[in-house]
Amino acid sequence: MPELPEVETTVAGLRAVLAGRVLTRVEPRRADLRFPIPVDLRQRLTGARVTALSRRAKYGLVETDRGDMMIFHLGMSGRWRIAPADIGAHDHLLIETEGGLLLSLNDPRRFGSVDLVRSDAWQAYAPFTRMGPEPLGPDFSASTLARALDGKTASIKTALLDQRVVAGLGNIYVCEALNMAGIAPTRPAGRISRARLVLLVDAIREVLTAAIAAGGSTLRDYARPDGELGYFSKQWRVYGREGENCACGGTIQRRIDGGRSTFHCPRCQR
DNA sequence: CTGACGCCCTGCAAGC
DNA sequence: TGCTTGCAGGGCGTCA
Repeated sequence: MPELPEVETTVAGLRAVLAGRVLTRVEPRRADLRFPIPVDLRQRLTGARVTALSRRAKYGLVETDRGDMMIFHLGMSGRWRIAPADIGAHDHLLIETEGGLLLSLNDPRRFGSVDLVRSDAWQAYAPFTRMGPEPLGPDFSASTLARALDGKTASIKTALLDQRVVAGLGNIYVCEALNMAGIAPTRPAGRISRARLVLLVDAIREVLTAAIAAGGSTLRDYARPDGELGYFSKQWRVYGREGENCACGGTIQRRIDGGRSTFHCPRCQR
């Protein structure tokens, strides 16, 4: 499922085909995603030129020369298909560029979303207003993390999934980072030593960077926009590896926290 | 404010 | 073979 590295990879793929191009056709085919695609999306984007693409947390941002910004979220199963061979029931938004290249936002589960804001006010977009720092940015450090976790009694696993603490992590990379840092997922978030937070920040940065370099993970229905699969899933240390050996020699276990699977090694994560 | 939980949706895999 | 069941989980709403 798309977490930060997958969105980063997706945006890079889209940038290659959209940056500087005029959108000649914008066609929502099914508007009822997580929330409705804005009714004026077609009118506002058709004929506009894409000026920049970027990412905030798990959201992709597409700016145009009309001062509009399309903001998309891939939810659980969303992906952009480039030059799809066929259009099916799950292709919810079609975009064609000058030159005739067709793109499709495909999302079987429809947990994703597409929205439109003014570029100069994108930071006021509701999902962004209380969001924590980018984990790969300069505002994420052991100090800022300590402040965000101060007094929290919830587990560190739960806390790291809270986008207000740090933005863009999902279940996979939280499990991976906690294993890399040697921290038990059940440990109360507010009771982690500064030394271990330093390790955790490093682990988060390292796992995200490695995943981006590998082109993101592949889990069932995720694929890069160009159709190539991401290979980071082969590098998972604990995620999806219940019963297998951890690098430390321990046995990886799976538990449920807040209804979500947590993979960890009780031997080296304490 | 916090934490716990349910819900949205569909495809896939396991089990009977 | 064909059915049912459970699972995947991001983000948001509700509730105590």
